[in-house]
Amino acid sequence: MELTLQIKLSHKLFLRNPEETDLGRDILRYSIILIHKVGFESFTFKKLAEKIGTTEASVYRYFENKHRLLVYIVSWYWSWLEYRILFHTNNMQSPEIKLKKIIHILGTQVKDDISTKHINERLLYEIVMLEGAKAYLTRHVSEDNKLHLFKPYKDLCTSIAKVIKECSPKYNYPRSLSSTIIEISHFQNYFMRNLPALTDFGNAKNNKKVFRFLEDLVFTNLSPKKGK
Amino acid sequence: MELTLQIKLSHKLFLRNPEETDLGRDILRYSIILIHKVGFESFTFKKLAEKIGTTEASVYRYFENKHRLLVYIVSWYWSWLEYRILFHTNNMQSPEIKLKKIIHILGTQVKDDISTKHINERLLYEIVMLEGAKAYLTRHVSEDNKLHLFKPYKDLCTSIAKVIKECSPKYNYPRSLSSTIIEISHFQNYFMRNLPALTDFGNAKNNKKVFRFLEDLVFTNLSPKKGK
DNA sequence: TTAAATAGATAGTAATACTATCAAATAAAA
DNA sequence: TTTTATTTGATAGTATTACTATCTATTTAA
Repeated sequence: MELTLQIKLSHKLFLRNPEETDLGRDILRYSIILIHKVGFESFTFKKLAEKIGTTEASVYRYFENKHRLLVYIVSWYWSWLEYRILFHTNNMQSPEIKLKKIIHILGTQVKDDISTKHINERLLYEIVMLEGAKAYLTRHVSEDNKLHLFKPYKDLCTSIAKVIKECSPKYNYPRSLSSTIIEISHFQNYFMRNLPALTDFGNAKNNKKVFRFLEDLVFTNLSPKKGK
Repeated sequence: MELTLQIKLSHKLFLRNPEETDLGRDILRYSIILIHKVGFESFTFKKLAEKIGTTEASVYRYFENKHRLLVYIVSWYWSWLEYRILFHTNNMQSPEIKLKKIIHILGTQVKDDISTKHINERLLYEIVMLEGAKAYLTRHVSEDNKLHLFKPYKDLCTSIAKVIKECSPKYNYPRSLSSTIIEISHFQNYFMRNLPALTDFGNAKNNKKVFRFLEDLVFTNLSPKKGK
């Protein structure tokens, strides 16, 4: 069986749908490679166009500007993550086991997934760690939000919050806890790699440690009776 | 009694110490006002120079580039926060009460503090919420870290971690929990204001809510016996 | 087979992120 | 007080960025 995964995102994120043409898919593929390589600040449409073998003007036909492109690929990542979570927790009875699985997925470093040809998920994961927050950390969040640019992120947050609520119906902060573990799983991994003094994981690229930390944070919180 | 607070930062953060001259202090004062107004991306040394009534070249004599200036003012904030925490928790016997106070300080929106003439702490707090993470979310974190640019942030993290350890000597993740509550206190406040769907606080600009969430997160975690 | 859509090529512009130089003003040292 | 050093201001210049516009060639769909 050969399945290819296609994630469709709101048309407000782009001018022309990059998933629908060869050039569009190249823009996605190479922007991920290039942003990963040089960082979002140094990334330009000109460099991207050179890498693809097209022109700046052509790239601008797909995305209004590089920030929108960032929001696009980051949103793609959130949608893909939500899909993975759904896939891996499907048919699980216990919400606790579900949530543990979610935390496991969140806390573990991503490897490339062959189910999409033009997206390198490992690179994308690293981009999201470093640049993901920049998608919404702008002076124009509110306008972007009104255009529903952050829907995939919110959807992910909602679906995790739902599981939290199932685990602990009386808990008052399912959404905040959800957005917290999403952010923190990426931040703690980033800190572990780059600013280890901010963590207890040392330089050990052991991604199980972030998972344990999160698990501990969430579960001693949600079910205080169980103790340590 | 009239006291003025002066925070001294590593000389690697600047080319010329901005705290020592009138122009330097003006650069700090107006960069905070301007970054708050237009956002870090749109902020330029040219606009800043115009606002101050000096030239671009003069600003470049104090800071290598705008990123260093951002790191400077954000670091100033972390140092100030550490000082405030120290001041307010001084002589407290119980580490739990201490930690609760720390969370209260972290979770509460900042008002201007008259003890520094040229820094508007309220604006700076809002800058840290929106732009703070950009100080270390770059491709050159490691080099910046080697220059000890993030020392104030790490120091704050360490001093909170110490209190966490006092509360619960067996807890395995004092540093990660410390960096988590620092980040999350800012992120949840930011979400509450700009992306409320990611929180449980609604649009209510009630900053007590973030505090309660954090308190709950930390204390049911650290002392699971106590229950809810 | 004609029309429509897409991509490529080229040009142009205002703004950004600097660097360099020289002169004027001010402060510190002799 | 004079000399000297330091700081600031004024001006100019450069490569790059972040676009917009236009025109032509090519591919695709009706």
